[in-house]
Amino acid sequence: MEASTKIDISDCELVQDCSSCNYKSLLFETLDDTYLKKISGCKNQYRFKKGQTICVEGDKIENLIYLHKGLVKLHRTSSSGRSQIISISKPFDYIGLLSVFSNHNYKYSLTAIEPSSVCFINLECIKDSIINNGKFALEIVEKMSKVSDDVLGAKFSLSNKHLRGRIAYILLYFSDKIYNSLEFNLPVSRAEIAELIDMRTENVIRIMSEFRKDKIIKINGHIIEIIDINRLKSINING
Amino acid sequence: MEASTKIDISDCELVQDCSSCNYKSLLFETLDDTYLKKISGCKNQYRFKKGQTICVEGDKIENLIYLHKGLVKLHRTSSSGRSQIISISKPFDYIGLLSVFSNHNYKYSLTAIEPSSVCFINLECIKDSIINNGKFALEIVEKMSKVSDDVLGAKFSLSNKHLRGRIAYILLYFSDKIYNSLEFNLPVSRAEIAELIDMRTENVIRIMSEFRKDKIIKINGHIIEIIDINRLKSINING
DNA sequence: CGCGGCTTTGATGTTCATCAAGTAAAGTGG
DNA sequence: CCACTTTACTTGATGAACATCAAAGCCGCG
Repeated sequence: MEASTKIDISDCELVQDCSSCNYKSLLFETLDDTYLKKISGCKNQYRFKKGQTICVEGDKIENLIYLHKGLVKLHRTSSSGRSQIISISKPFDYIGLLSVFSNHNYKYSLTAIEPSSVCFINLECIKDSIINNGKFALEIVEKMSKVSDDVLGAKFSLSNKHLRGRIAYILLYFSDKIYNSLEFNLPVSRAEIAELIDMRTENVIRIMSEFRKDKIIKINGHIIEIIDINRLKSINING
Repeated sequence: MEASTKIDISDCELVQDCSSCNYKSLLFETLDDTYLKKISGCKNQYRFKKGQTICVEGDKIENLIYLHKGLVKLHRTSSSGRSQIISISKPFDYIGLLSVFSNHNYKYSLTAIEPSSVCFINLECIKDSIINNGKFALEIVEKMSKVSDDVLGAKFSLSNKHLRGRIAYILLYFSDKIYNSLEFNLPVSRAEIAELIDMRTENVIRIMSEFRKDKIIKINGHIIEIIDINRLKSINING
């Protein structure tokens, strides 16, 4: 019930100029120097602390948002007031690519769940590049296709699983896709996990405790260690 | 358990050439004559009867599929063997735009649920147009954004509803979005509705019967008439 | 120290899937 | 065109999965 923390630019530190950016390659590898320079001129990069809001559902879309570093959640509030997490994005995941080109206002909010470095590229500038640089356009199309594919695939996959399967899925997701390690520090609360995989906080806790008792994982606050990954995988598939 | 009916081109009648197409305007309005002629040279149009398969999950993607006339369902089979409908597309909905640019093979099948006229445009040809015609590229980007947005929005909306709300939603969907009429002929079976809104056939029937008893709708086989649209809307929102 | 947020566990109730069984409708072969 | 078979639809009874409610412990923070 807290007032949604509007983005406060003064809170965020501007970090670097575009030309020397080490991360440009992935999204902009097809842009030649002329266009890269142009993009460079219409972008800003900011740092966000954990918990800081990057943009809010309903805000006017003026930038393409690109994650350099950190971890963010894409989320929304349902009409009944329930908060839901659409996806978690890591660097190069092209957050916000989802509905940017078909809406004037954001349909989802974006909040940092780890300290993050975010690049705002003026949308008109991106559109200009799409129009004038065919290869870049094709690349954007391919990325968009992948993003929506992933989100939808995850949704469908989850809707077929029982609660145990969902917990297995999300633990494997963090281990595999985010941290590349069997031991990791959960960046989100139990309640947020619930919002992400469509269940209730109490059941997230309950089932994680079950997994702990069954010696599938170790839990120490937010630190999770996967002990028996094979059983977890099996639960993910068959649950 | 039937063998999936592979597309049989001989069954489908080739209808018309591209240049005289009345429907080109929506997707290809930004293409000048030169490109339109080029697209024209690498497309084919076919008719499909109700129930005929247009493409199957796993098939190699070689064309962009564009619906001129009719109604088709986009569907897949989950790993547990359960059939699910992703969405129903009407003309100009750009079916198949969903994962076409990020996969080599279809992730979903496409089946006509009403007699349909479908246009297959060679994908390489489309890609070529994206690269060489900026405005067309931007248009594709915008359409893709909209398609994925709609599907995702529907999924999230449905996952928040109880069964009564889902039935209300789908009845209003057919009435509003597909047929523009309070009375319409359901193009799908009860079982298919269940696959579309993630519930069981028995419950689809049960709740539709409830609505009939409550004088919200009239049912005559596949013919549905909405009598009390306000209550249906209220159930859609609050259910 | 005390307050609020996050976490945990138990008890209870609701929603929905499943099972079963029967009817209507639609296709199929003689 | 009728008997037969299959598929779609319908209704009721039961149980499982999960949400909800309640209450207590934990931990960091002012």
